[in-house]
Amino acid sequence: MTVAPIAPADAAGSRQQILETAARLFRHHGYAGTTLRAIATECDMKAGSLYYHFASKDAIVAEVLDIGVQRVFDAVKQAVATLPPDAPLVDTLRCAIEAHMRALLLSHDFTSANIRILGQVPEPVRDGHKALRRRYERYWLTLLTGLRQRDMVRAGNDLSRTVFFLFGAMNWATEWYHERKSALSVVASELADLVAHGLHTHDTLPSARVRDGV
Amino acid sequence: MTVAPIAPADAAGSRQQILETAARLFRHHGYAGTTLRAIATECDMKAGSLYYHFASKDAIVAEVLDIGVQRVFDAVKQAVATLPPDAPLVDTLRCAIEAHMRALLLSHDFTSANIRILGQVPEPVRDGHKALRRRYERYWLTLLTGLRQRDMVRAGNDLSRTVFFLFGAMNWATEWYHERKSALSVVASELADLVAHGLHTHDTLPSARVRDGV
DNA sequence: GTCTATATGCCGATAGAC
DNA sequence: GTCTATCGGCATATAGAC
Repeated sequence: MTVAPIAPADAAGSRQQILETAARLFRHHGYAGTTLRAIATECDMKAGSLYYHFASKDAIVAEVLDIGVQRVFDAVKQAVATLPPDAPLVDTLRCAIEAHMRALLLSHDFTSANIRILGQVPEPVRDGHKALRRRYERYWLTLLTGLRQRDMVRAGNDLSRTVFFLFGAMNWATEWYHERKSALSVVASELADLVAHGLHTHDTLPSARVRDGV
Repeated sequence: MTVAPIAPADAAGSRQQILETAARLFRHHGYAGTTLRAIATECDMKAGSLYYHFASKDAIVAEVLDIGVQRVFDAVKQAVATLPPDAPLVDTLRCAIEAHMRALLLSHDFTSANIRILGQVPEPVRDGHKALRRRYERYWLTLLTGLRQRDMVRAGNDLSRTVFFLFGAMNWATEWYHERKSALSVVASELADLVAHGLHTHDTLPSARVRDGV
């Protein structure tokens, strides 16, 4: 006789709910300020039950941190893959920036928790997470380096620093962006434009920046 | 007879030491993860003694938050005041950005603690701090608006968003800048240049900046 | 899978000696 | 100005019933 498949019960569902709740609480109350009791309560469970799904508080926070980077990383890779190989600088930037920011703000609790608490988490947890973060940073550096090799980016500046500036500008949006006020695509376009062309009134004219100083 | 002036004991000294220690611990362990016992121990005191200088943990964190913004604000105002009234865009940016970043990284524990824990602090504390933060944001907005009025900034983008982008790019430095690797003035110049002119190889054409790099 | 019950320990804050 | 002693409360984690 066939054995009826064992119901997965709701193991996967509970696990996911715990992670989402934990991310939201970590974001608002920090690592130490988020208690297993609070996570459990918001999942309609008791604190002890969490240990069926996770070995410890640190196992939960480690997974929350990884999700916060991985979702953004995946979204950007996928978006950039759709670009033609010779896409202009500003289009490439707009595409990557919008993908980053859309994933960032879509998984707000995970990404914001990541940014806020990474520096406050026990060292072993942070160390375990750093490799993923560094891979994502190197991905962007490779992207910009490729643009420079195709003469789309001027020389003279350190692109690893540019990546840091860009990450700061994008990630800070977790602290100020509210959907109601402006469309994400507009925000992303504006940042792409700023990074590509700067604030300066356009160099348009023949004489260019001559009158800058005068 | 003259009464000998009562020694200030070391009230002011202890107070300052408590604030500096608290800032460092808040930065690394978060709001909830920083205990009064830990602060006191690093000041060679006992936990109860802190209550001679501060009414509560929240009184300490409130002052740490304010210092983190006030020092940067003061430094930028002072630096900008030295500029000639018609200073070009890139010079103004370089001056303000460098002043912001220098103060930011000089008071590292206060500013970094501010950025990291503001979202995790009890609501009354956060609310009490927000006015100062907003004043500083408006100061930068006024700065950029003034530049636009003098036709140094092109139209078409929202300058309040530009301020957010810029704050993100600058403040993120608390997470990656290490003095050993590069001079702060170089970092600030590079960001000013990025914000003023962008990454794009220069609008190439006729004359002007034809080539930065070569 | 989730519960109850509990072990062990640290938390913020206060009172009062010195 | 700093100490000791202590209050009531809540933390993570474990053991074992259901």
